[in-house]
Amino acid sequence: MSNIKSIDGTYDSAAKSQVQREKSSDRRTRIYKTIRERISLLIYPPNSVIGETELAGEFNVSRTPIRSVLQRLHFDGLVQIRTGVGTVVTDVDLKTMKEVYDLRMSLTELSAELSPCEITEEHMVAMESLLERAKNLYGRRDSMGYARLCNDLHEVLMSLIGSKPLREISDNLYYQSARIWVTMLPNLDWNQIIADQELETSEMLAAMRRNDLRGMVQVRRFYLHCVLTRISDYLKGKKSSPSRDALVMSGRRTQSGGD
Amino acid sequence: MSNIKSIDGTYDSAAKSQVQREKSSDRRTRIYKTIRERISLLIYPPNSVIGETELAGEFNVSRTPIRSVLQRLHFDGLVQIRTGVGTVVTDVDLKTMKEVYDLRMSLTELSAELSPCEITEEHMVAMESLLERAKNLYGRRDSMGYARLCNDLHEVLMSLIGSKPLREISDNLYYQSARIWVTMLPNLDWNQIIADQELETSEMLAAMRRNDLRGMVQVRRFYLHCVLTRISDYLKGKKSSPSRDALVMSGRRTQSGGD
DNA sequence: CTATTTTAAGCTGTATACAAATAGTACTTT
DNA sequence: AAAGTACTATTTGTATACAGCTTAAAATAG
Repeated sequence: MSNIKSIDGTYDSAAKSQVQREKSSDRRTRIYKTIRERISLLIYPPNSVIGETELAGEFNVSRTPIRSVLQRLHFDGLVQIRTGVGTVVTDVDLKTMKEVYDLRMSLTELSAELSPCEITEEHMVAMESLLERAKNLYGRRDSMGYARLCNDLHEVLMSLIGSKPLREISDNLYYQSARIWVTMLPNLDWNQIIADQELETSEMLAAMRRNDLRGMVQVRRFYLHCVLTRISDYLKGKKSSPSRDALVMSGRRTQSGGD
Repeated sequence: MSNIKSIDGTYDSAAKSQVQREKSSDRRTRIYKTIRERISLLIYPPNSVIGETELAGEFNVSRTPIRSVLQRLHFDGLVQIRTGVGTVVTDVDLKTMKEVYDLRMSLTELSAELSPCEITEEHMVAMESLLERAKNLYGRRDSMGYARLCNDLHEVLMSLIGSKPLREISDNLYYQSARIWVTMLPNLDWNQIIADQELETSEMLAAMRRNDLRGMVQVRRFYLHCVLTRISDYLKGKKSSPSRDALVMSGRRTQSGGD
């Protein structure tokens, strides 16, 4: 009861008790996630400079907490802070890209082994929603909507990882690589990409209905493999890439889960 | 040539041109590694507060760069920054401990698969040196010397990981868990611990001489397993733990490497 | 006109004063 | 005596002025 602490006799306590005045660390986390999302959605594309003063003005704070957030993004590998120049959104070379994707593929498999989560009805409802959103993207080339869809799918998958360290690492690796994939969407066949996304989501949903977590991560792993292959092929100039036909192959049932 | 830029007519330029005045980012990295090492060596034990002003005085800088370093350590999970209280070195519960060790075991295996490094003569020389240091620790209970030995062994193993993201993740996970193991050394049989360390090092060295990277990481994996088991057993009150006899079992040759 | 040097604008890095928050301590009240 | 309350010392969080660095434009010498 003494938790509220009738401090300070100010009479504007109405608003205060309503919103409880956001804590400092919460505010920094909010700004961090906001900027990270902007980077993933290409609102801040690679090689663009974002500037501490500009952000400070937008969020109505001084440069100090902004710097704290940008340094965290730097540790995450999302920006590079150059003295006298500004904070630049990092671009990723093919070698790093491959290393990140290879690691993500392995960690995806691991997430089904190390302290796995139980698949709940909520997870499946969320996935059904994502499936609908994917279907609605056919024909309308909406890169940002697609990027948002990928982010939200990622969030559902994160919630299925029981091991906290593994979850945090997977989260970081996702944001390190996600925007690069989105960057090259304009050069690819849009409906094919959406079809792959729909297929991946529906296959994962099917695996979830079988309570087959291992099967689910195998679908994800294969999807990551396909994305990496397309990125490599595109950067090498060849436009050919594995797609639907190859993806369908992932329909092999793992028969490992079940109940 | 215009690199030196005959700026400021001060005549103490001799010292300046010698040391080239440490760059800001380098200084912060140095302070970061220094504090991280102190945490790993228990100079700053878990639950101790380290204080920004104190560190600022020691390193002759203001609180600003110190805060930057401490926030990085916070993202690494090594400290907890509490407003109005201070910066507290984190303690780790058994559940987190197990998650970190399970993940490290899996990642250790991965490091032999994803873009593996070539084992060079330098690596083996370094390992021989570590083996000697281990032998010199028999009888003299020197926890800090042992912790230093573990850190240096870790550094050699990191240099054998080709994938940069995997290397950085492994590095972070090591420092998240290492100090906890050292914390409980006083309650364990010293010579037995040193014997295990010597055995682990010599077996890894043997695998390196066979150019058997997979065999080497299997030794490491089993060592991590033993450490985790001892930690669990100790925290549960049972003093029994698997040791030499069990470790020797890891002598099974993997026959996967070879040349 | 070209190449070099100088200069200036703009950005991040640092130091420092002040605000906010916590925890311990002394004091008051029941 | 015990419980609660106000206070104070200490610490982190924020805002801001200034220093250092980078880049590009402008001035200058050839």
